[in-house]
Amino acid sequence: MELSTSDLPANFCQACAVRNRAICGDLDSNELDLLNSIGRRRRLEQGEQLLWEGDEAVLVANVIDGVLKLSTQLADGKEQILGLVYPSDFLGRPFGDTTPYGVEALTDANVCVFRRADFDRFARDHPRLEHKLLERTLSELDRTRRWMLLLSRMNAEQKMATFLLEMSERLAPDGCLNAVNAASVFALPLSRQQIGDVLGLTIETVSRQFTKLKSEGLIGLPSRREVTILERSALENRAV
Amino acid sequence: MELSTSDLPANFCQACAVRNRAICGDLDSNELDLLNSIGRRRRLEQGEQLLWEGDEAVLVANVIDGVLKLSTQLADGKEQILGLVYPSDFLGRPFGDTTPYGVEALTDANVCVFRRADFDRFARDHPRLEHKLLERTLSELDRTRRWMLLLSRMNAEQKMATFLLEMSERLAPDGCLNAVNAASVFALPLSRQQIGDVLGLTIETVSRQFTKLKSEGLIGLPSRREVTILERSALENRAV
DNA sequence: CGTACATTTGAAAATGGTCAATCACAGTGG
DNA sequence: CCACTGTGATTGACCATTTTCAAATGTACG
Repeated sequence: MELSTSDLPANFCQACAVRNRAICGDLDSNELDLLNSIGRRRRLEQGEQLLWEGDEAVLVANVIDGVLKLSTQLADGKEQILGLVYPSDFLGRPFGDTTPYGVEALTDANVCVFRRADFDRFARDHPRLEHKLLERTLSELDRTRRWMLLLSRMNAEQKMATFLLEMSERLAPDGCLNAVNAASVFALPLSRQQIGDVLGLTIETVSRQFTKLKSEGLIGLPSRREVTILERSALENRAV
Repeated sequence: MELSTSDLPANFCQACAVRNRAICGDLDSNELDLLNSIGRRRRLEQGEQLLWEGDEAVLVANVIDGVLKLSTQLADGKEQILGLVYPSDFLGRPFGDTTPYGVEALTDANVCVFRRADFDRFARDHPRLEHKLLERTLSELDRTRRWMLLLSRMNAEQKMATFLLEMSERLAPDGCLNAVNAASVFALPLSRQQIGDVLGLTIETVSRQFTKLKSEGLIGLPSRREVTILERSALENRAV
């Protein structure tokens, strides 16, 4: 059965860069064809918004490459970033009415989007996918709870050190999540303001911490949007 | 087929107080009998520990009544409470190796526990249950992300007001989650220290905020472990 | 009735936020 | 090619809030 949409090759999913790490990893090739038929690739420019907070939840997606942010507006107009989404991560709110956060691309990105109704139906019909989604959601919950620690108990220096270390791991070229091959030089996908929004700090505090870590020789800042980790273990000590 | 364990009546699940709200709500009576056969009730005393952080994840459970806390130890010995668990909530980490947090009863509690391996197998065989669990996990993730806002962006007064309002809703007698029938008088299941651990504040700050809200007439404190909400809308304003 | 523990209160110190000024740099147009 | 401009980033001075440290006060329970 040939189910691919007109603008996609039939083996689109098979060739997908995040195939093995994303939630579709456990599907067989029939299921993959079917999933292929309800999804499509979408390219996002840096700064482009994919979902708006409070809107009807119309889309879900897999991230293929790029970094996106999940964020919400506070009463006083400040923004809080609820999380960052990296390649192979799942994004959106299946089985719900509204999107509880806005989604915006921090870098140019490619995502594999599904109309939510299609995705929900597919998931209900394919327990293996739903199981993968459950495992991923459970992991995401664990990760989010750990992030709570950072927000509530760490001081500015600890937050920044933790943030930089996590970035260097998540941005490692092969997506492998460990410190061994973490990037020592990487391009920051966030502005100072956005880093503040992630860490619950003001832009001034973020800037002061950058300056401090740089002057102490733990990091280098070749340019505003580039970071070099010079003393990883010292940085790990700061992250406590 | 009679599958109930020796120490449980056959219709144990059917009579469960949280039957409709918990993840088992969608099961038919055959499935329920089977679930019944792998689970058992367990009564916990206040302060009793059900799971230890970092241990092999051996148990999962549904909360029938009582309040439990999920918490983790920080490097400096402080505790951070990652979340509170109320009746009908699911608890534990299915499909994972280790329990990412400790679980302790804040009040006397009754839970319905399953050996994790049994539960995992049952879930994989019963997509309806797994679907319920997925929906619940997604909701819990949303809730946790909103809590991040509280931790990172609210001041002590806002945190306390938010905390008290949430408590009064979650402790409403019928488990109905809305402000209309929220409890105006309730017993606090947490010490000042534990409240601090939930909100990311010191015990002194918690105490000062209690004193302040009381002296301003928004709440009453008949005893250390009881709270009366006197001016709900004013309290809501403080929560921003 | 006394002891242990939780809570409250007070004063000092530290941390991060706010406000304001300056700096750096990319893009634009003369 | 270079000054100009706008945006984002940095820096400084001051201030508000919360933490820390210390002491006093309750309260429960043997």
